[in-house]
Amino acid sequence: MSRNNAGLSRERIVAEALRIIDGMGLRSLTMRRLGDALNVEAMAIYHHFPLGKEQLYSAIVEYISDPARALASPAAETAPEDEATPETDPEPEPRPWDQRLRDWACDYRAALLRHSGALPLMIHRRPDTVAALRATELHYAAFTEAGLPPEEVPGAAAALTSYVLGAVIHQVRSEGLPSSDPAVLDGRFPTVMALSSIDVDHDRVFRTGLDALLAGLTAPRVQHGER
Amino acid sequence: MSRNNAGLSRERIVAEALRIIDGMGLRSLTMRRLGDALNVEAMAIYHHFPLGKEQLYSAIVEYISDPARALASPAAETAPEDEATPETDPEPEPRPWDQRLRDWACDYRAALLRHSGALPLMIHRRPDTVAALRATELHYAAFTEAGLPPEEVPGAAAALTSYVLGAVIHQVRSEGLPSSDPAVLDGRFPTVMALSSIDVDHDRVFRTGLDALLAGLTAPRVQHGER
DNA sequence: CACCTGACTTTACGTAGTAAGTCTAGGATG
DNA sequence: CATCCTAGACTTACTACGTAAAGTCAGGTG
Repeated sequence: MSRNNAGLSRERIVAEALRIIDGMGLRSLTMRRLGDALNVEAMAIYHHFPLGKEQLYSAIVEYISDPARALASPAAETAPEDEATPETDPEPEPRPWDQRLRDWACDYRAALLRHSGALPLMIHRRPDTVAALRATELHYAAFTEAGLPPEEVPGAAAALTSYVLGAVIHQVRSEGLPSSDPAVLDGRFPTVMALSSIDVDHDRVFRTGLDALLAGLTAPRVQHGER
Repeated sequence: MSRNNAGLSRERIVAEALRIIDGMGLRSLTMRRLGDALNVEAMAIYHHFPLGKEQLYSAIVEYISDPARALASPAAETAPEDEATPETDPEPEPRPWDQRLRDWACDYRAALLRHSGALPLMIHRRPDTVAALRATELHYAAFTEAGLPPEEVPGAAAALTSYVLGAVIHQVRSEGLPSSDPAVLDGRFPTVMALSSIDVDHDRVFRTGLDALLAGLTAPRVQHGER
């Protein structure tokens, strides 16, 4: 490897950055550490992301927002098992609209959970990537197929996306470290105490809520007051 | 105000920190700037938050997670109008369970939207504050009153919280600055193009999705496949 | 009056992002 | 072959950040 070709690329940089984030947390992702991981000086990264760290952040968000990529490569948790499906499934037979939405939701959730350390980066970035548009297209087509009137489709898609992202964050929050002095569960919260023994299976809860939301979104509407 | 009593307090520090976050963004909240805003040296803050900035962050999250506080003080957007309700409403007549949930959701959403710059701080902090427990108590009681079997109550509450937080983030994301090179809306996304003229009223969309979710959560359940 | 304590300040250090400059290899040009 | 150019990688240097440690100082207490 000659001096000035370390084989850097955006893809490789983002993958390495995500490995650092997943392993040590977002705060630990520094240009110097990233450079070290890539066997390169920190400033070399600026050649591929001339706008600096913010641009790198955006690339990371774009990466994890695309389940196809985020679920494929960067987690070598288990040894690469030989897949039952040999390669690209030749003819993905058309699934019903609700199954397509459920599948998307599960994939997106898995991608976000896998890289939950990068979640704070998503909040203030507009989802105007190709992956985001692909997801919206899937949502709109499915809800249209479900029989929603056009003017209700974008709202339904927004609700679905909101729920999935919110569920991921809810899970991540609940699994976070306890704060320095957590509030005590005492008599002020009788119902919580009564139900505190029920343990949560995040996967199950997610799917139940998802079913409820989809059912509510595609059922005949009831008007409610303005509050 | 003598030299060594600038009248600092956790409350005042957090309020000022939130003003900085709301006005200039989370990245701009530095100890020095916060000290300046409080007419104090940066290190003075460490007297009230000895564990440093992380502890300050936690206090900020606790603050905005309590709609009663977050919606009250720190936004002097409009001049303080004389309220129609004179003081603490003397006897808050009991509202039906669904109205209580809807009211909570709207208040929580408003609090988060008002301080959306602080949202990234929430993601990895466990919601174990008094305000969070109060909210959970409200949820559990309401869903129990709605007739949900006890084992489904925590899941329903989680779904509701997920939706509200997700909806706020969805809105904030959609209002963020466009990325450096946004994806083009071309023929690959026909349904999106067809519906792109529909403009979104975030408040309305939020309430519609909320109604759908509540309806789905409290309606008789239908089992779906494992995906 | 001496002393203490709590509230803020001063000084200083290590690390962060990154602007600006330097260096090297390899191709283009004469 | 000698020279120059350029893109990419590396170095230096600057500013700003979080915060440890020590200092300062008013007001209360004995």
